[in-house]
Amino acid sequence: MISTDLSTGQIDSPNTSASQPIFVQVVLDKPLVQGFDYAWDSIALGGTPHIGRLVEVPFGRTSAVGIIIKVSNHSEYDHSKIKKVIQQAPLPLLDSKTLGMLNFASQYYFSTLGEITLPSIPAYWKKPKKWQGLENKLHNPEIRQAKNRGKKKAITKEEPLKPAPLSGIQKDQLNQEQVKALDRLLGDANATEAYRTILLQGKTGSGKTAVYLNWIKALLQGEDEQALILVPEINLTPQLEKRVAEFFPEKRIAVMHSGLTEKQRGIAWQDTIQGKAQIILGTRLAALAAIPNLKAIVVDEEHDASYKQQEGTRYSARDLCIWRAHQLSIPIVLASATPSLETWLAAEEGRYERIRLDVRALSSVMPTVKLVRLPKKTATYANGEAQLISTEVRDAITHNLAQKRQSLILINRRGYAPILSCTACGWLSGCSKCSSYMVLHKSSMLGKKAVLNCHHCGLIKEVPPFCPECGNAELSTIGQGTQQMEDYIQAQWPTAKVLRIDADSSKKSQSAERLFEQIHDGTADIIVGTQMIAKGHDYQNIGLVAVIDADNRLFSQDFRAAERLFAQLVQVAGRAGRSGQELHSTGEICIETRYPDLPVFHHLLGHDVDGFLGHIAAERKEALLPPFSYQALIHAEAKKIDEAIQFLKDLKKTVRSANDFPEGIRILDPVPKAIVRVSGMERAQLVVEGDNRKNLQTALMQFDQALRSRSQGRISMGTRVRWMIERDPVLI
DNA sequence: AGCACGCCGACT
DNA sequence: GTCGGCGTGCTC
Repeated sequence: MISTDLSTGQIDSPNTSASQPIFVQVVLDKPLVQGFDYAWDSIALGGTPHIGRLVEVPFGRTSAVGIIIKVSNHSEYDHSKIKKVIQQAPLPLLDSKTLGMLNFASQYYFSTLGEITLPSIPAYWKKPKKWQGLENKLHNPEIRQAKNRGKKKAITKEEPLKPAPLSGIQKDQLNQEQVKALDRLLGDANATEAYRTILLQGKTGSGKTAVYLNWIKALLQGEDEQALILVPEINLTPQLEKRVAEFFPEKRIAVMHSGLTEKQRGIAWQDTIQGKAQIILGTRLAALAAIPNLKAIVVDEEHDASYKQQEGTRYSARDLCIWRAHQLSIPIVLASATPSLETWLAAEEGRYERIRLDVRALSSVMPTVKLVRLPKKTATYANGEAQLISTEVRDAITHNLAQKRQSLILINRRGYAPILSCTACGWLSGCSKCSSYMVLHKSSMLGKKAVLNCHHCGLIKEVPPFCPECGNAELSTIGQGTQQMEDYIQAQWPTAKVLRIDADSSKKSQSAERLFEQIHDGTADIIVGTQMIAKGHDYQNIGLVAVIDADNRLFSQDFRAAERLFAQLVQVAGRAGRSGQELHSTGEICIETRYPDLPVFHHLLGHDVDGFLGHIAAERKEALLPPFSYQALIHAEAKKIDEAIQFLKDLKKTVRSANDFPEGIRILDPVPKAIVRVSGMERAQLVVEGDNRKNLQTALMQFDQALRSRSQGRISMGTRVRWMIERDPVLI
């Protein structure tokens, strides 16, 4: 454990005069808990060391980049083995508040400080060979700025965007309800420097964005004050970027998401840490960025599962933002039409403030929601061909086409068909490395040829011409994906312009842009795709949204499945009937289901978000599931599942028998994961839950200790089992 | 984690 | 006789 108090940046005031030796402690992006001590050569490095500085240090037989977390005149380590810091990066220091947040995150999420801190710095700055050349630019801001301006121009030239229809809203353009919401958000003018968490619960189309943009505008006083806006997936919402830029013409915007080039991301991060950018707009990774003068935070669509990082350190960007706001004594707005149960409950109980926006700002009416009861068996036409959509949806599309309005068809699966099978022997297209099936893709991104693709490990194989088991030439597909639906729809309406949008058709954010453009300009008549169509996009002429086989989203072991389906359906519903000026334009939503009597659908029909969340809350309370309990997962993977299970069994036994193990903690039995094998490794997990955060954390610290004491990094010695602790897991 | 060192099996 | 498997130990 690192003894330095990072939240205050307190150090043992080292003497940095030439007579005293100076040591620095550096953390690296490795699962090694301890920092490493290095000698600081003031003459060679030109100056004294500082906490928060990025440095290059020798490590083993190579070198590595790390962050200084401690400066001292002493080192516990064998002095004869201590090496010198090679060089320091020409970058501003990570400020103590940001480091404090990262330190908290590393403890709460059971990663090392280095493992959370170094990934928060863009790769662009972690190339020590380039530091020398960059130093000149940093010390000569004119060159850098001129270069930046040139770059900016180049980008706008490449992608000319039409002005967003709603850009540049000022307070006098807000409706009465929005003005009221804004006034409440701003609250007591004297209490700006205070921590507040506000749930902005507003219906789709009620103008939440306009409210929080105005809030930020009113809140940012000084030239150098900064605000952070988090959105789920920015590569799908460049129009928000455009809108924000137009709303804040006098401010510099830094955009942070994984779709940028290394350099773009590096510059955005640098603009932010230097305080040159005042508005930071980004995805979950922006929650970890160093923002030295942060004054306000907005987490838009706060319920969205993409705020949960699922690789590396599995943090929740939303939760870290709330922590950060608390630490900095600043306000944070959580915006959503369908809040997460956690947030909604906090608002119900008065732990968060709540501001509602119920009036649709645009002159459109709420869409009509219709449930289409599916037959138990898949319907077929007279000729025996499978009927992929219900008659109701079919008629609605035909009607919609006649009205010259667009239809959105949503299916949950990408690819052509989820499984390929042999009609003779029953062979199924299983993945060789995973215990899942390979999905048939009609044409891959690489070529025109059909391929089998595993969505878990990414393996791509050619489609076998004959059954690999029995040699039978007749192979058939099971189930439908977006590609098949696209073909089917095109065959049914040959003259209609059909467009498919999913993760495959929009791999590059540029091509995604072009696809969405075809919806906006009316080129496309019918759009087939996954949920991503509905995320963050406003369309003007959608007459129908059809959700194909909504049920498969519910057939999951995840206790949040209903909550997520509800949020998705409400979001989808918001895409219809957003038709600006025209009055005739009531949108229609058709949801196909075999279980129309489920509460999810009932509350959806009544547009009753609070009723639904109240219902879910009662269910969770009864079952003692989050947020009425707190959870963690111990992941284990090995060559054979038995090894992983046995490892967790032993772990459970040791930890539970400790006499200082906290009260009220339940350790469930280890179980194989739903998909046992992924990339040739077999996986198991152990659920640990408790009735309060503190006890759970204490228990997990004991798990962590037990694991670390018999491990090298993240692999336990002897057993060869790889493990990980995950706090507040969200399944996907 | 990443990498070197080190000691036992089937191969040019 | 060697190439290479992965068990163990180390990184300031």
